[in-house]
This record gives sequence, structure tokens and C-alpha cells, in this order.
Amino acid sequence: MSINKPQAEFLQVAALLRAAIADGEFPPGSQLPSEPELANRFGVKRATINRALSVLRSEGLVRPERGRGTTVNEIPVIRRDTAGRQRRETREAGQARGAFEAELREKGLTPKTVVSVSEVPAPDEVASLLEVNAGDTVLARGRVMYANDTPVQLATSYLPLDIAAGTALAEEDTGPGGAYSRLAELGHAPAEFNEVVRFRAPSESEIRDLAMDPDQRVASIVRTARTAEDRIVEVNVISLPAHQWELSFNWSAE
Amino acid sequence: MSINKPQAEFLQVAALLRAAIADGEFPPGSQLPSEPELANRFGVKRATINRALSVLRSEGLVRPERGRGTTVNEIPVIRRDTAGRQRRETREAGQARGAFEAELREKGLTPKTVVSVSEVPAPDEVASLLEVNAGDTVLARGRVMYANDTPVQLATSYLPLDIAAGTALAEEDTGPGGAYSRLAELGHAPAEFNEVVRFRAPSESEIRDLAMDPDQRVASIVRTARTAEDRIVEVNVISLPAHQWELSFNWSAE
DNA sequence: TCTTATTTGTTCGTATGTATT
DNA sequence: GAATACATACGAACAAATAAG
Repeated sequence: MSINKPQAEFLQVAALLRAAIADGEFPPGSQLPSEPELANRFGVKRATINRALSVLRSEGLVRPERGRGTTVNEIPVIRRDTAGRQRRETREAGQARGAFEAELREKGLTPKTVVSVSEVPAPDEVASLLEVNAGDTVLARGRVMYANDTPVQLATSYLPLDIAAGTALAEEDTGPGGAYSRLAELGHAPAEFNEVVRFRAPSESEIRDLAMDPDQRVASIVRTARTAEDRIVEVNVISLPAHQWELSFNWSAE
Repeated sequence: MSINKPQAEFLQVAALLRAAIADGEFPPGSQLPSEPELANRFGVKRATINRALSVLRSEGLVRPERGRGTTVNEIPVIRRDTAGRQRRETREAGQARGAFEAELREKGLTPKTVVSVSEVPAPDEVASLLEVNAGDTVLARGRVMYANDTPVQLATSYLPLDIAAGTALAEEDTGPGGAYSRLAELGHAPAEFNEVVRFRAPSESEIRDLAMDPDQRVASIVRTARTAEDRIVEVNVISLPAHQWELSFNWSAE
């Protein structure tokens, strides 16, 4: 386990620690030795250990906390099935928000969702997709989703007021089948969906609400639901800590 | 432009530089001032500038090079349309590998693809998907794709030898419509596709072949093509520098 | 070709701050 | 309050790659 020169020491230490965690020397939930101890073990300065740990932290592998020590993370990777979740039978089988909860229970995690509904000025990108003026008021259905009390997903669904105001869509509980079933009843059934996934640094609010580190990354998904008449009736902006999700897509050759 | 306490200095400097680049003070392709100059401008030590630049580098925004200085990157975000690219009309309209080249030309970039075909032992994950024994020989069709001579994508398509050996699939040029048209002619037409996307640190070979930095991230895509008889006849492993791509997916409510 | 200056990458040693125990 | 642990910053030094002469 000696330190060679060709690669930077902090990268070699990061690799050794990553291997030690994978080998089970430091199982999920356990504490790593303190930085001074690790510095002694690898024969480097504490600053180098600190930098190596920041590499593992950015990968979501460990969670260092001031005064407490460094813990090996436990949350496994959660799979998100993209195209399956909007099918009517899927929505109705699992009650509302069934897709997310099923994904978590599949991994042995306990899901929790907190919903908040409000009217807000439309963000620029949302306004142009919904074809309203920038800053016009729209309905925002925000959700924060947790796995074992760890926040793992933020989602905000934006709907135009001329469709949603005064309907069940403005209630916290949209009822059986969820928002898409209500849209259908109102004569705006979504027919086509699109999702665009981008990968970027977390915003201030994402760092706070998802308990993320600035050098971790979020997968940002913008989903649009379009009617047969080609009107976008919903824009859903979703943020996921990228290291704890995998995204699955299915389609047929037609 | 003053430095407050609540956030770390290197994060504040990173934010200021990010804003300066967005404002056009440092346009794409231009050089940033040297680290000592920036240290003077912001009133911090060079080590702090170096760390701030490493933040921007991990986001793919700048490219510091020893001895040369720090350049603002030019490659824009490339969109990848997931479900559209396997449709027969799409494949045949653009010749083989049309999807990738169309994506790049749309952004004003010049595409280039280098293909290599060989027989290799199947990696574990590939072997289990193709239902061959671990280490069994399979056909590997590797591709490295470039935009303006910058590598932007690695892809390796694995095919079982009992299907592909001695056919056009083992040639560098698979002919009109590409590999999926050949599979169809051989009686193994793909009917269903699945892609799983994960975000992770780059491997050593990805750092080398994609000219990536260790603290950047790759989007790793594993695509499987399945026949109507439910046999997986191709596994395609794709690596993208995550910061320069966006993934788009379309589907209908059916 | 060789030398020198410039520029970024990394490490060391030290010090201080902040949160937790 | 004291001890422990991680976060950050400073100042210095050297290495490695490049550019200029």
C-alpha cells in the first residue's frame, strides 16, 4: 500500500480508501478513522487526507461532519423508471405518487413526501414552455421526497392558472390517479411527454433542501406534458442528487 | 465585489468568476488572467484561486493547463435524443451513425468517428445480460466520437459471436441502416430497448480517452436491445462527459 | 538544442475557525 | 469549559508542462 509518484497523493489515498470501503473494512454506516489517524496510516499530511475525503464526499460515498467524524453513507442507488410512471394503470394501481414510493420500497427504504401548493411567478424557462408571459402567475405544486428521512428528490410541477385554478389540481391531494387524471377530466389529457436531463452543480436551495455538498452534482430533469392539440399543460422540474439515482428508459422499435 | 464570511472564499471566488464568464468578460476560447493576477484582483492567496478554478474545471467551464494558462471552454452542450435514434427511418435517412452526426451538426460542430472491431472477453455485466459465461468471447464494436477534434463520447457495442461472427456486424462499416438493420436481416430484429443512466467518477481510461478531469463526472449508459423472442442481442456501453451533454427522451401516454 | 521565465499542480507546515462531544 | 474533529486559509516550496528566446 505504498504511495507512488505518478499520480497525486490525494488521488491515490482516495483510491485506497474507496477500495477499503468496497472491501468491507469500513461498512456502510460506520465511522472512518479521524483525519489525523488516517494521515498517520498513509504517511501523508492531514491536508492530503482532507482533500482525499472531499473526493469521496463529492461521489456521495462518505459524509464528513465537523466535530463528529466521517461516516460511510448507506443510501443505495435508487432506480427511476421514466416511461413507466405516466401510464394510467401504473398511476392508479399505486394510488397517487405510486411510482416514487414503489421505487423506494423496492430498495427496502421508507418513503415520505411533503407537498406544498402555491401560486408563484413563472420562472423564465417554465413561462416560455407554458406559453405565458415571463413572471405571470402559475400554479406550483412542490414536493420534497425522502428516503429514510434523507431528502432524495425535489419536484415542482407548474400548471397554467386558466386550467388549474379552483380545481382539484390546486389541492394538496389531487385524488385517485393524480394530477394527470384530473387534467384528463378537465379536457386536457396529456398525450405526449418529453424529459430533458441535464447534469450540473447544485443551487443554493438544492444544497440546503437536498442536504448536498457544493461539489456534488444534481441531475436536473425538465418534463413537459403535451395534449393531443399540442399544448403544453404541465412543466415538471425535478432535481435529484445524481450519485444516488439511476435513470431507466424503455421504448420499443415500433 | 467584497468577500464575506458565511461562505468559503474559494466558493465566492468561483461564483464571481462564473458570473464574469457568463457576462462575457471572458468569452469562450479566451484565456483567463494567470492565477497570481487573479489572486491580486480578488485579494486572496493563489491557493484559493487555484481551488476556485478547480471548481469551474469540474463543471467543464474552464480548462487550466500547466505552463499555458486557463482557457474558457467552447464546446456547447450537445443534446442526445434517446428514443428517436433507433427508429429505422432515422437510421437510414442519415446513413450509418446518423444520429450522432446530426446532433453535432445541429450545434455547428464537426463530427468525427473512429471505429475499431475486435473479439474480447465479455465484461461481467455484459456477460450476464447477453447470457453467456463470464469471460466468454464476444464481438466488441468500439467507437470514439469527436466534436471539433475534442472527444465527446465512447461507445462499445457487444454482440454474441453465434449471431455476429462472420457477418457484416464484424466489419468496420456495417452498411446502410447500421448494425440494427443487419441484426434484423439475420433474424434477430430488436423490438424493445432499455437504457440505464448512471452518473459516476471517470475511470482511468475515460480520463485518458475523453480528456477528462478526475473530478468531472461521466454519464454511463447501458443500452440493451431485445428481440420479440425476449433475447438480448446487443449491449451497448456508452460513456459521456456529463457536463457537455443533455439527454432527451420522448414517449406517448398510449 | 539549450536555457530561462511563466504558469499551473501538488504538498507541507502552520494557524485559525466552527461544530460536536 | 475542554477536548476532539473537520473546514479553510496562508505562506512557502518544488514539480511539471509550456512558451519564448
